[in-house]
Amino acid sequence: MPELPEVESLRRLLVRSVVGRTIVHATVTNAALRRRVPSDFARQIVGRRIERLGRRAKYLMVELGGELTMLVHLGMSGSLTRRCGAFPESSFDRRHDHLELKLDDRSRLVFNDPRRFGLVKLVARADAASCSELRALGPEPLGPDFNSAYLAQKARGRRAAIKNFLMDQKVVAGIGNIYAAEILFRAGVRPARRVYTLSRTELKRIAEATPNVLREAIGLRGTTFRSYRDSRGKPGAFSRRLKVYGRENEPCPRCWAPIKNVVVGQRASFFCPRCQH
DNA sequence: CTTACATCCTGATTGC
DNA sequence: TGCAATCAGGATGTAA
Repeated sequence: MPELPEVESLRRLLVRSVVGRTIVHATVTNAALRRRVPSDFARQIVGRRIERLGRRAKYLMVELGGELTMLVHLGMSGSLTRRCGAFPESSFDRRHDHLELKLDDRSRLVFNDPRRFGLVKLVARADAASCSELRALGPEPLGPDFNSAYLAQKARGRRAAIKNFLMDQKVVAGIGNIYAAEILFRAGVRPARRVYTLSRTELKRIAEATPNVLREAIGLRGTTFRSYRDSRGKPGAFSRRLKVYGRENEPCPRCWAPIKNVVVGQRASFFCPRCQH
């Protein structure tokens, strides 16, 4: 489940190998993603140079020549891999390869997504920030606008559980189920706590834990849970650092109490019943 | 405005 | 063992 750290890791890995390359050919083998890939997609991007790779929330922004930006969202199960002669084709599961971009160094960028919750969309660069996917997003959790004062202001009058609140992309952009659980563990706050009941101290701990957890995960190239792989097809290393996510009944790394899993807002929510209040 | 919930999809897991 | 049912989950659209 790619969240901000996984997308940022992907961006950093691809920067070295694809920036400056030109797309010489594009193939759409399955256009039925979250939104249908338009029929002129290939024609729109062929011949353009990849000028810059950016990121907003969980969106990778591939800035192409001619003021065109390709937004890529990996959804639940998507991956973008660079494939070249160095790796045998048999090392990839090609069943769900939907898009393939051939570059001028004979490498290929392939978008693969079994569940097809992902999104690939072209938008004029000047309009990117105001497109329907990006315009309502809250601040970046690693940016200067995200802090406890901001959280407290957004939290006023909201009855939502803190975990749903952190996963609300309009509140803060880029956090999903895994990192919400880890942030709340480190902040010592239960996922089901309603946001308006949180003390200033608790909000402060959450605001501080958020960038700390995300930065640590980026440093380890993200989390692999089930199927996520980075752009070279390698698993991320943060998985082993997960303190609560996916660890139901395992001992809490801090106090040894068994980790619990409760459903909050229709999502599995792991927490330590002794450390989190 | 906020919140709740169904929907999309397929691989993995669980149940019989 | 094998097949069928269930679950997982990000974003979105609709309804309350």
